[in-house]
Amino acid sequence: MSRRHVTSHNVARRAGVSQSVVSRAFRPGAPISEALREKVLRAADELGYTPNAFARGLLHRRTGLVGLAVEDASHPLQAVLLDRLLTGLESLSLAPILVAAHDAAALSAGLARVEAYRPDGILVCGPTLPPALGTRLREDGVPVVLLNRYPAEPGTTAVALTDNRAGGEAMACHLLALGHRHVAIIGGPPGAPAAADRAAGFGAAVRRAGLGSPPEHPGHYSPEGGAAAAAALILLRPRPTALLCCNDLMALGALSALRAAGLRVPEDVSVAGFDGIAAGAWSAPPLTTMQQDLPALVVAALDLLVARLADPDLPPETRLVAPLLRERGSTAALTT
Amino acid sequence: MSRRHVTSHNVARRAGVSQSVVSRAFRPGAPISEALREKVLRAADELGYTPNAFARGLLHRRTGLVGLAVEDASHPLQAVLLDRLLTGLESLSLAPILVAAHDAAALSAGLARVEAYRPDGILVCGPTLPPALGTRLREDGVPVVLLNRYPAEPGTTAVALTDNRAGGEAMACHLLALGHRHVAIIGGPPGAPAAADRAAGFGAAVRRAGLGSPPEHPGHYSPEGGAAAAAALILLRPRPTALLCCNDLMALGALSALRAAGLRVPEDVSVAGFDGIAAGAWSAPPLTTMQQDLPALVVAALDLLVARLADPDLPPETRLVAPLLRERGSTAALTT
DNA sequence: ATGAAAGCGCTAACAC
DNA sequence: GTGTTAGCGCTTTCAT
Repeated sequence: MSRRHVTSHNVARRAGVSQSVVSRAFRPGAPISEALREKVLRAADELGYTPNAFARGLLHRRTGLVGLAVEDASHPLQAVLLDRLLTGLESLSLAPILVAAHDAAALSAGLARVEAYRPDGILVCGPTLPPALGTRLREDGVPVVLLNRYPAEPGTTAVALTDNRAGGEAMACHLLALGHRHVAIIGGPPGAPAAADRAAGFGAAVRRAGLGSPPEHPGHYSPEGGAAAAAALILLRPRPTALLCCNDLMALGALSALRAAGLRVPEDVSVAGFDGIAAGAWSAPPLTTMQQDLPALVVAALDLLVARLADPDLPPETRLVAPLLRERGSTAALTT
Repeated sequence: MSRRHVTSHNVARRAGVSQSVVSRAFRPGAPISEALREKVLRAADELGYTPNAFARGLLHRRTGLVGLAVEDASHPLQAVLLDRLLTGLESLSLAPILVAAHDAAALSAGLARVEAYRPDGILVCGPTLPPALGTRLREDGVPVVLLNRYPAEPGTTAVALTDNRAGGEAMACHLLALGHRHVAIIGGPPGAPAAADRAAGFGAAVRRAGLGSPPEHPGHYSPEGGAAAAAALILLRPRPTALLCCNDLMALGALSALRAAGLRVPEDVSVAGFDGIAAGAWSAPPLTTMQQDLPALVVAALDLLVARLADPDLPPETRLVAPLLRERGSTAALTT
């Protein structure tokens, strides 16, 4: 018999005990003598017995499963997040069922499908949760935690988020400290709240320095978009001496566009990114960036999750995680 | 009552039918009148009923779950593979339980934990399956498919693999056709069979052209390793005019090292990578590479899996997927 | 401390 | 075509 069909009955017979004793042998702290437990565990081991989580899940309200919705596992940031999340969940004895959620419709459909497995909780690193879905999950008492995603309506869901606004401000301070006075922003796609917050923080700090609102050009979060935006922004007069890109991918694109335009980075133009993706370390020059603290983000999200696993009625909470400035070669002091 | 605790009994009562009718309403092709099915589905919808996969899994031998072991979800290639796999599995109505498998021990431990959920099959994009584990899974009748991983013992497990040797040969042909006569290899970590096959294919093609065995230097699959290897190889006399790197990460590192050494790419040295990671398209110059056909790899692996889901006794099979040459700016014809 | 028995939510014979 | 019934493998009272 294949060991996956070994039941507690088989183990019981082999150990010469009743089936309930087998069950108890696997629950720490259950009323059972050490001698019997020893005997049962040995028999179980010999037969290759693994308790069936499906039978167990039918009885308990706990399945040990969490739904993990990801928008795009191939994105460099999400990939790192996912990897960390995996080991974190493992140490919590939670098994993630992955849900591809390229858009809100896929999210809804995917979560509906995992609902059959009665996950103990749901982690979303994907598209914004449609409000109706969020409400339903809340009514059902399923804890939901957003990871680096803005809730549709602030204050309705637990969320761990990079402090994008503070990151934008800190990057502005870095560039201003280097002496830059003409700075411009390459923004994200319209409607992306993270990019908007980054740009807002940046703009606020620049205005505070008495330099007016920095010009902004959308770059759609892609290297191509960043390249196009950079090409457009360097036509401004006076020409910006520093570019804040709302993510690293666009900054990488901007680097190529500037080189193509015959401008040197950082001598002629400083370029700063946001995110801290690995590719930024290998570019020429290496990218100065506001690195998201992914480990801290994962810790915060899992913290939020376990708290709600224990008490589903905990109120929504937002945990902001500060990003870290990584100074590399793409920004330098203004020389004139 | 939270909709996750709605049972088929509740639906039955509301629809005024027996519980088995509810069960039938959810199985297509079951003996039930259209009228009743309508009524049941409406009642189910009103109550927010989702059949409990745990109860279902207890009866059937099918759980709809597959174990998906990944070595490093943050690696650019694995991340893309994972993303494609997700949508592929979704269309097969299979839900992946992810297992972090940074090494063989983690793989064993992780798979042992998912065994409780009785996955229908297991996909491994992780470390080489320890032979003992492989044997056990085979005895248990659990289909295992390796995705871009070499089996510990060839011919024991179903596997979908990039044709690394053919890729190495094809890249050699590309460089030879450009007129290069002094080529060198930046190899992977010792013991990595994929890198060995790439280097072997490359070397074979070079020898066939009557140029002797190309010199090789290990680069450990990292940008830093690639940089160090490139720095060492350009000291050779005659200096190599082309470098084949056994992966793109090392090629990216080589690019920086060559630039640092005052050599131009591709004018002085051509550099070729292997893998086709996204970052290769943004580098300066963009990287010529042997791109793994990830979509085809995923299709092959899922094909292998579904066949074994239907018949677990299918013999092991190896599906080689040819990589594709992506000519970009880092390789050029030799000019003397 | 141990065993017997009920039942979690569902499917699949089996009667009607 | 529909309802009834017997479990799937486990946990958990409840007796003993």
